[in-house]
Amino acid sequence: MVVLIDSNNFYVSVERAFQPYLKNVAGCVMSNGDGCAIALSNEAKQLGIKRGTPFFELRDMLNQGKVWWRSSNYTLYQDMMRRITKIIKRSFPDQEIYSIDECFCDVSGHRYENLEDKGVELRARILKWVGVPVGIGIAPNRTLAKIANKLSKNTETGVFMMDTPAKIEEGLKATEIDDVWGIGPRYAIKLIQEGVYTAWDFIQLPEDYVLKLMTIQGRRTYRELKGEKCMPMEYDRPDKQAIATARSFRGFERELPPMEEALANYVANAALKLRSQRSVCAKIFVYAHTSRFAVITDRYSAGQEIKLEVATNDTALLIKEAVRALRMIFVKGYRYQKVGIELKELKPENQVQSSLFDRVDAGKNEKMQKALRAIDGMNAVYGKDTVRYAVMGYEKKWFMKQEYLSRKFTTRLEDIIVVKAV
DNA sequence: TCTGGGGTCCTAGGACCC
DNA sequence: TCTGGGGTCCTAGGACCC
Repeated sequence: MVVLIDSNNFYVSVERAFQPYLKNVAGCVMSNGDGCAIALSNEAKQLGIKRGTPFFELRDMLNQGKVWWRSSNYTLYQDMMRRITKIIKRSFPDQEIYSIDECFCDVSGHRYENLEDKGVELRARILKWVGVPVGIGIAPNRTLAKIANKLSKNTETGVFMMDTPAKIEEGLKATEIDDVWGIGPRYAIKLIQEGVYTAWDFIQLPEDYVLKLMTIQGRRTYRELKGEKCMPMEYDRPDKQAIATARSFRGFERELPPMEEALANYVANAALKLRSQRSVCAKIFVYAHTSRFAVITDRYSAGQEIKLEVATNDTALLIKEAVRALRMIFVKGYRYQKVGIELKELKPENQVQSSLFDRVDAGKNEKMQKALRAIDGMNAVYGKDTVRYAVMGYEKKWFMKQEYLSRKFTTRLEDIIVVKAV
């Protein structure tokens, strides 16, 4: 059996854990840049607010005090998840942290007297120790555990176990096709056109038909819904194959220099992630575009890929190439909304192949690696960007809005003291 | 005025090889 | 009339996830 622990409205629940006066009142957490709502409390859902609703459409409700809101605070959410997984591990040691608010546990290697009771106990402990409510789904595989988890939110205990064919059938019949894990909006439309409304309808289709319509990933979902176990646990997260950083500007940018400054910051951010998994990248992709809601004649979108002569994780080299790429695609006259960088073709740094015509001499490269390690070390101690490249700028006028950011209650010393004092 | 960000996997089709 | 066959690698784009 597989156990899935998934937090309810996670970001909202975390904000409430530290600001109890937000409980029982409709509220939401905004996307980066405070652009739209990405997490909603149940009360907010009842008011008809949807995930993705833009901020300006909510303004009236916010002004009337009907709904509270916070900027997203990922540092805080990540740390809270770290605490939750630690607690889970005491109950179910074989865990895979799947996302910022979900954790799969494989319990097939263990014998438990009563798995459902064990789940109820775990749920209570997380609520008591961390203050975040979770739902727990238990089923023979991941896809079914997802369904059980969803159904757990309507039970009194917050735990739902699908361990018999009858319970599975009941669960599948209660699950609309677009709520099935692995079936996104595109396939859902196609399936509904075929008269497939629920997960149960879906598994009545012939397998060949599913394969043709939805490729092998669709077939995997199909087989899992039928009870087969097709997705192995991934206990150790593999290294990333691509690293991307992009943000919308605070307003719009029309000129190249501030866009270069923003891009340099994103590159530095991505390069740091690259080094932290001890990788180098062989290719970069830089893109810039206007708002997709602009009238069509004011819309522009372009990207430029650059293949690097030698794979690297040196921030300075990457910034130089990224800025070069941006200058190739920049066209004056548009109101740019976003610029971004993707680092691609990653490989371990000890497998770098030097170019036959390498212009970077090895000694210099070794020195640069030492310098980068020193910079990363200083920034880890004294704060992000304490030591930085001049092109990254100081004022950051383009930096995204975070008008109502909660404090980093658990990770910043002064905030921890404030909480204790309260 | 204003609409998020960061990933993965799969497939079709083109380029190229012998 | 009819114009080989078998394979690999790469990439763009589409689908999905949170």
